[in-house]
Amino acid sequence: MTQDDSPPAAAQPDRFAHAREAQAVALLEDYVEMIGDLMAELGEARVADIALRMGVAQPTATKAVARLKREGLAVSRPYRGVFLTDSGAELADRVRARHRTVVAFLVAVGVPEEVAELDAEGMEHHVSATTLRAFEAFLAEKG
Amino acid sequence: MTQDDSPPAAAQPDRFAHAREAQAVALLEDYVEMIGDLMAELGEARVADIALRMGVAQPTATKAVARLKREGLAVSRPYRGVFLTDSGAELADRVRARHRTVVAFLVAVGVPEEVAELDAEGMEHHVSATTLRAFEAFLAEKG
DNA sequence: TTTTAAATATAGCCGTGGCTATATCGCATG
DNA sequence: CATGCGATATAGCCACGGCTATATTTAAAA
Ligand SMILES: [Mn+2]
Ligand SMILES: [Mn+2]
Ligand SMILES: [Mn+2]
Ligand SMILES: [Mn+2]
Repeated sequence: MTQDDSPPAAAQPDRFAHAREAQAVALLEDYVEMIGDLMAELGEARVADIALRMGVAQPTATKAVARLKREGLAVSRPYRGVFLTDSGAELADRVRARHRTVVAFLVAVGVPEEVAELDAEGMEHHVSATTLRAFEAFLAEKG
Repeated sequence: MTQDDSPPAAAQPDRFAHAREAQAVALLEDYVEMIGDLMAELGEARVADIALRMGVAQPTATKAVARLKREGLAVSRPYRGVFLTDSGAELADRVRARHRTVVAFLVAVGVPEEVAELDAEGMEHHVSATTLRAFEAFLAEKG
């Protein structure tokens, strides 16, 4: 080998910034997806149900909903259910589809279902559009 | 279909708790791996170099090092370089190996190198031992 | 219609992980 | 050996995402 095969140090900060960026929206994505699920199942998403499914205390869910509202992803009136805005619903659909693809892909390469589900919940937020397409292509040609 | 094919709501909190758990150690893993790199390259890891490569301000790196010390992963004396403890070095090696496997796996399934490097930096922290073994098996039988 | 229980909001705490500004220290240079 | 500069530490700010305890509101029951 005539050249160093490790990434140049100068490129590293971008990698970490990229990961930090993805992480910053991860929680929003999970909340939005789950609120979409609850709306589909029950017609509305109550804070108590959100907290229960996320495995957090109720004030934690209330605070997260406040952030979703600030970001224009959800709407709600005091003491009532939470609803997604158009852009929130659109995000929820994208996130849900990505989640399913990541799980299916992991299973396809030999990861047990339960483990795939656990790992995908964190991994999914770092899967770029390009990588997602690679996963889809793999699934397509594997059948 | 006679049954619901989506995961039961009762299982969801564990998924999210699992992802939160992985995320809580993600930064420690990246710092430890990078300090190991710097020690190998330069003999010691200076806070300035750590900050530069992580793409953060110097006090941010200093604070992270303080946490590493509290967790028993690193040692340092004021105004001197940072060094890994045995358990820190051991963690660094594991994390580095996992990082390489994840990148190689992504490339093997068709993700461009640069994208694989970016996505892996975040994904790696959510790849369990079981999933990692599946990735290794895939790489082995693909050659 | 009153009372009570459940749901939600609010207050206030903590640790993490960013930042800027500034104080302090160590070392090379003059 | 003094001094100045670069590296490190410290102080203090912020947002996020957890938590418990408590106030408030809604809605059901009496
Ligand atoms: Mn998730
Ligand atoms: Mn998900
Ligand atoms: Mn990483
Ligand atoms: Mn890494």
